[in-house]
Amino acid sequence: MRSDSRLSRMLHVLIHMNRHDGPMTSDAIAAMLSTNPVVVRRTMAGLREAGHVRSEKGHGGGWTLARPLADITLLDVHRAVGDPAIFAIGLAHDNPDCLVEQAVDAALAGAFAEAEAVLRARLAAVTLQDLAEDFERRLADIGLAGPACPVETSPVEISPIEG
Amino acid sequence: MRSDSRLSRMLHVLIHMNRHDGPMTSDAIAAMLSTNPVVVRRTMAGLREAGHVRSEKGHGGGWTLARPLADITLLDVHRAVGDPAIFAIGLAHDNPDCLVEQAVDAALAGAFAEAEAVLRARLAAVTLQDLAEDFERRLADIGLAGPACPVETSPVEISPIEG
DNA sequence: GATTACGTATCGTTCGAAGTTACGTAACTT
DNA sequence: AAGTTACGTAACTTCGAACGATACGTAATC
Repeated sequence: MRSDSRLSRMLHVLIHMNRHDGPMTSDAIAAMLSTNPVVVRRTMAGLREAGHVRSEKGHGGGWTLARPLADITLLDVHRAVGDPAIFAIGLAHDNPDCLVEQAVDAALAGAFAEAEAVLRARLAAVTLQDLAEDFERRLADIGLAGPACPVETSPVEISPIEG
Repeated sequence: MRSDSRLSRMLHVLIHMNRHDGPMTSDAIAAMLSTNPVVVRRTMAGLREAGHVRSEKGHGGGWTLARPLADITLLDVHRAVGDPAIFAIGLAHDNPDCLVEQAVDAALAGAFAEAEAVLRARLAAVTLQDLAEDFERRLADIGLAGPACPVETSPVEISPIEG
């Protein structure tokens, strides 16, 4: 299976939105993610329903943060994108009446549940503000050499012909 | 993607093999898993390469355990089936030079690594013998009412016509 | 009214596990 | 030696979910 990158992508986007003045269009976000604006809208619809972002139509429209980064945990974002299954590995149900299968699946289910609890706890313990601060440290470490994101400023570069 | 059930299936099979006298054919195993003998051979090839089972061709051939269940952990089986990816969720690499993406992916990678370590530790702490004992408890709990596995005895039932 | 930008239905693409068919080989039976 | 059994494996199809892409509709602004 191709792995689900919605969580990673949305975290990326939300931090950029925080650094951005005014709404960001789906097209601009799509450029940052090397994808299609439809994918952006589809994925961010969940964030809007969860109240993390707002969207506005028409001129000057686009996506804006609806609350501070400090109020959004990584787990919040995971849930907002649909709370997708975490594991690529699952239980077999080939023979539900088989006590061997039941014993196996019980053991595996326990192991998966424990790992999932650890992951969720960790995602819940980190806010987007924490990630933004880590980003600022990384930016400081490389000096002022480059832009925050290579694509962040590109929409300006392809502005209408001047003069 | 359809979730990977190879680990669960192979654990199921190995415990049945332990209760079985003599080799088990791929066809018999396939019946237990409600699948195809080719899928069985394909998946069990890894177990053979890892030295957990042996296979024999020809009359009276089939699959046999190569070591006691107490010497095989759940993690051993996971590795034997190819050490497949555990998570359905992954990191985005849409913009590798972007420091925001780097900060996001570093945080997620850490969380995933921690959860994976927990899962692997737990899989390594349980042997197939432990599961077999859990199965025996389940069997005792329901009394002697039924067979260990509905399919376990079926090959006998379709034996050649007697007399 | 034209343009901008989101909303969404619909269809195609991708990727890996699983399912299936077909054929080859080794080992045992008669 | 021939036939049967059972594994080994290549090649193809199916399945499922994320992702990608096109098309069209609607709301808001210019």
